[in-house]
Amino acid sequence: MPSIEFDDSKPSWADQVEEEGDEGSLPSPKETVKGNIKTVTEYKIDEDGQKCKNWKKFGNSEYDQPGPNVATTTVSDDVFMTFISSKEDLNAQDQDEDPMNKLKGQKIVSCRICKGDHWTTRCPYKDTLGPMQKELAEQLGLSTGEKEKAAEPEPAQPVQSKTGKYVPPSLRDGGTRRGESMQPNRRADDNATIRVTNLSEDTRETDLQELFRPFGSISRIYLAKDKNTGQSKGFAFISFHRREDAARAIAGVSGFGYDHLILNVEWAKPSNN
DNA sequence: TATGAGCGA
Repeated sequence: MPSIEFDDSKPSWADQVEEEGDEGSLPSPKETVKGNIKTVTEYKIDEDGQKCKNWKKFGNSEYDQPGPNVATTTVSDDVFMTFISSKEDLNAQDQDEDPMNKLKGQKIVSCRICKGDHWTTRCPYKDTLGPMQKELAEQLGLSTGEKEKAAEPEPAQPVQSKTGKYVPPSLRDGGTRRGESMQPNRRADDNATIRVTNLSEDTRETDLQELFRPFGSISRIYLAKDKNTGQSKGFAFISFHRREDAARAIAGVSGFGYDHLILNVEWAKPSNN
């Protein structure tokens, strides 16, 4: 066995790092020349004891006085950045849902948009009906106090309002009807949810979004992780707007190799209530 | 290994 020869004349990379890391010793100034620009980098220790790089002025400012030149430089305050978790980056747009406040006093949970038995924020139609509702209120003059013309008897095919726009059943007659859902199928938001298991620990919501978006528009992604450590628990829930899309996602992604693991995708059982 | 969360008309 021939022995491996070490070149002892040069310090190893680790030793170099050690040397440069010594407190109190600073790298000597470095000069690099690129084209007609010469950059001089020198090092110092600032008041916080941090080791810093200082750049000499260069280019057109090479001979400026020390300190910032107000003609070319603006000194601003420090900018601090706050990072927040992007849990809601899907439905990022808030909407104000104000105009239908004449429905107070109901005891059961009733969606203010479609009158279904879920919270407004969980309404599967909030993106489409919310703005329409607002528009409708303006047409009826609710904000100006003008008497509403919608009280007139209407012909029996009222799928379209006078303006030619579609008005869902729950909003006709000035939106006073209640108790009718447009589909007998309630909880439309929960039956298009799938569960994905066998995810690798470093899978993120955005990865899931990219993976499942080809199958249809996604309404919600929940990646289960430990509340304290943030450690992924290896499974996730994806909600589609349409159940068919969810079904195609199951067929398409189940058994899919992802990050050296085989994904398993199936229908999610609804959680509590 | 594995079925989320929880402000509230």
